[in-house]
Amino acid sequence: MIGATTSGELRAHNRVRLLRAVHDCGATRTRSQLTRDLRLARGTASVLVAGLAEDELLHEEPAREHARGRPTQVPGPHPRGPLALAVDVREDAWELAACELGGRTETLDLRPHDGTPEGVLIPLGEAVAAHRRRLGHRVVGLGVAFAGPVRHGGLVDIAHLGWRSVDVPRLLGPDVPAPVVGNDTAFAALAEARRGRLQGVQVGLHLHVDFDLGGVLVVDGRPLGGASGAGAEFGHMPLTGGDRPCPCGAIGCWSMDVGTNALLRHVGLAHGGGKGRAQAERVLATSEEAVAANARALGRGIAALVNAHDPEVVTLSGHGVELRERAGKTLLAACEPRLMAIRRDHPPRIEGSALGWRGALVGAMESVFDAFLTPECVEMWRETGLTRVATRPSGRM
Amino acid sequence: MIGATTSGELRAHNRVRLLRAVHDCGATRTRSQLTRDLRLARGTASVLVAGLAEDELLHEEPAREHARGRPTQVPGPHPRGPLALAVDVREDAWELAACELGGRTETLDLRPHDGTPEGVLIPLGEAVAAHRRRLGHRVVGLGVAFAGPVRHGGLVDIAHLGWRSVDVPRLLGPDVPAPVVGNDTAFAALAEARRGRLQGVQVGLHLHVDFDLGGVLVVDGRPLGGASGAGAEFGHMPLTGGDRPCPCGAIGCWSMDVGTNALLRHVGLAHGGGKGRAQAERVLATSEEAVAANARALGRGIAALVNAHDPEVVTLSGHGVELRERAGKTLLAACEPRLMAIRRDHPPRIEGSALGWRGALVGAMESVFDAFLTPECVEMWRETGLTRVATRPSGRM
DNA sequence: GGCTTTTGTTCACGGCTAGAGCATAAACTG
DNA sequence: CAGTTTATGCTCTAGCCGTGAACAAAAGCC
Repeated sequence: MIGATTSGELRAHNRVRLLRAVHDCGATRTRSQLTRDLRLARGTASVLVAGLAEDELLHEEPAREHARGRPTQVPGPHPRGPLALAVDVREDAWELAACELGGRTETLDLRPHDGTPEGVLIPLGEAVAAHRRRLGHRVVGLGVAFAGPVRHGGLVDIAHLGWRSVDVPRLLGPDVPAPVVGNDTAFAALAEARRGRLQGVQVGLHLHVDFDLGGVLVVDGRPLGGASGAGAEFGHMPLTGGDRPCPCGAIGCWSMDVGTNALLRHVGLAHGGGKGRAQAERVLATSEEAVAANARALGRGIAALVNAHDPEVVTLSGHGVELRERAGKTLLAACEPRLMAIRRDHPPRIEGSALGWRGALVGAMESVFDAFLTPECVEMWRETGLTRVATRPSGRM
Repeated sequence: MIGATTSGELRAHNRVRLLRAVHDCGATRTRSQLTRDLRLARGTASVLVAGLAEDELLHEEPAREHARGRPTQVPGPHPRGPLALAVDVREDAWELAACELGGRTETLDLRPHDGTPEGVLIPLGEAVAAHRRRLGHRVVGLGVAFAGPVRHGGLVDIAHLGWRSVDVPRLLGPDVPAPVVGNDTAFAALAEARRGRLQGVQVGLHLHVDFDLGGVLVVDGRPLGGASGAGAEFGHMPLTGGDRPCPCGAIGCWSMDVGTNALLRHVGLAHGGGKGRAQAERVLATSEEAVAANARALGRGIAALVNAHDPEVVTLSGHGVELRERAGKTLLAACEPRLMAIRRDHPPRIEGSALGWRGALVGAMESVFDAFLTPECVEMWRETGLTRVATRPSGRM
């Protein structure tokens, strides 16, 4: 990832490696385990941990369980350490959470909304700004997930809500940290890669089923973003042979045939506009036939993507979990005949997400920490920390 | 890419960085330029270059052109330095080449073949073994490109030649270095990323048109390989709405409608089996209508992939170059209406390859150097070099 | 021919990690 | 309960690395 060239960068690099390790394991590994896993000398680990504790990045607590020797410590988030703010904006409501290093999250706010850009983003911006004022320098970033493609770091389109190039950072207002805006599917995939069923998987495919279908490839733990940031749109490939025009502007999109919009259409109910979640759940629970149609379309598309990308695992989140449970056989029956012969021998596992509906939020949090856990940002935290301590009335030494 | 943790690894890391820089620029940059580009102190560069020259990895020659000050040197491949062997196996012939650090290649052998696994691989293995004996320790690897999917590092399927899980390393025989076996499209994409039109491109899409169609995504300079190594198969997604069974075992593959097989079928001629290259070229030159059908299918598929992956550039190699030149408008006309509205504003450039038909060979070479230019392998070369020098009768010093 | 400019070389210096030796704090043993 | 065992944390030295400054070298420029 990094080209450490000087010994100073080496130190910064090892500091980040240690923080990453603590974060990725959810602050569960002991210091001695970390020392071994990162192949550090005990002395080096000592210096590193002491430095990170000094900088209010880590805080050690005694380990709960002991083996024989001297008890070891467990490095975890510092009580004044960095926080990520994360938001999941769904079609009908949003949730704001704060997350510590290690991934512990606490919901700060949860509100329904009217679906208009202003109705969503202005109250959200105010809520974020208020929490940021309260939490001060600890907030190292903001991640926001949306159910639509995101271009150039902040322009969001949600076709069926009528959002066209909505400038999210601008509408959130100036009192908000520069946000990492992302697609919910891509964030869910990131979460799955870090804390779910795609951990340690080289090539995985993640599909998120809600009102419509999003999908993205996860390579080496990272969802593929696309040039302008708007990758993660497998839903807009014509994989099921349909020719219906899609609200996205293309023709015959896979997304037209999978998701609650498709469910509602199948039983002849009104759909679109981010409405009808409750109704759709009723259909999902009762209409065998509508569920089967959804599962068939899902299976056909998965076959195409498996042919092209050869993933090791396919994970489903959102309603995908239920589709798999309710109509797994139908799904596989639609998938298998459309696989290349060479894929049929070892088809990928198709699994439900480990994170359920929380993936997008967790992924938004992860992406904030991904941005923060770099030598540059961590050094910057260190430097601003020094000035804080120097100017703090009752500063430590 | 790597986590250097000790100062020793730091040195190894910088040695590799320098070698990579020399290789990637084709041994054209001067030492002073490299020093600046890699942000090294002049003293460090001095030590590094001296070490690499000592190890017979680099060899400095005076720069041709001088500005004012003291003349600088140009580090290039050492006359006894590492060599990559690369092979491009087409449906009707193969070519074997040797490549120096920096990318200069020399064709060693070029032979037609009968298309059977044994008829291809046994003579090829003998040729490789002979050259390897001649070149000795300098050969650091072998890369072999095939026109079909490659699984688990060496099992090759070429449906229309009747190859099923052909074990390439075994058939090449034991006197051959462990080969990097890969798909021709993936290798062509790698070449394009390193020395062609995908240089510096974050997300690119490369499509290779020959008898059929291969395609792969290039992310951060690396073609995506898939879990078992058999990614790069965009040709086997049902993107054109057809329902013809494909020799690969799936249904309605895009690849059925693009390439010389499709051309021949369109004019009612026999096709398949890797035969008919000359005939196809005649059709390509004369039948406006067949070319247009190919271009339309190509355009439809490109639209789907652009929707899903949001690439910055789409590059075409093989016959793709001609399709674009002969029927570019038809291609775009089929592509555009199938793009998502948000993609239509800034659609990716569609360009011909900079490497023409040599991409697969160049990519095979690059992948050998990718494997070699790591701290581990370079240190190993150094160590074996020390023993070579120590035991060499007329060794230096 | 002397001056300027750029590059290569050498070396003292500070920073980093490894590893050894010692201190520490628990669990185990009888 | 006291000594032993075991694993960990801390401290210090040695060795390696890159930096940067001073110096040497080799050209072009006036």
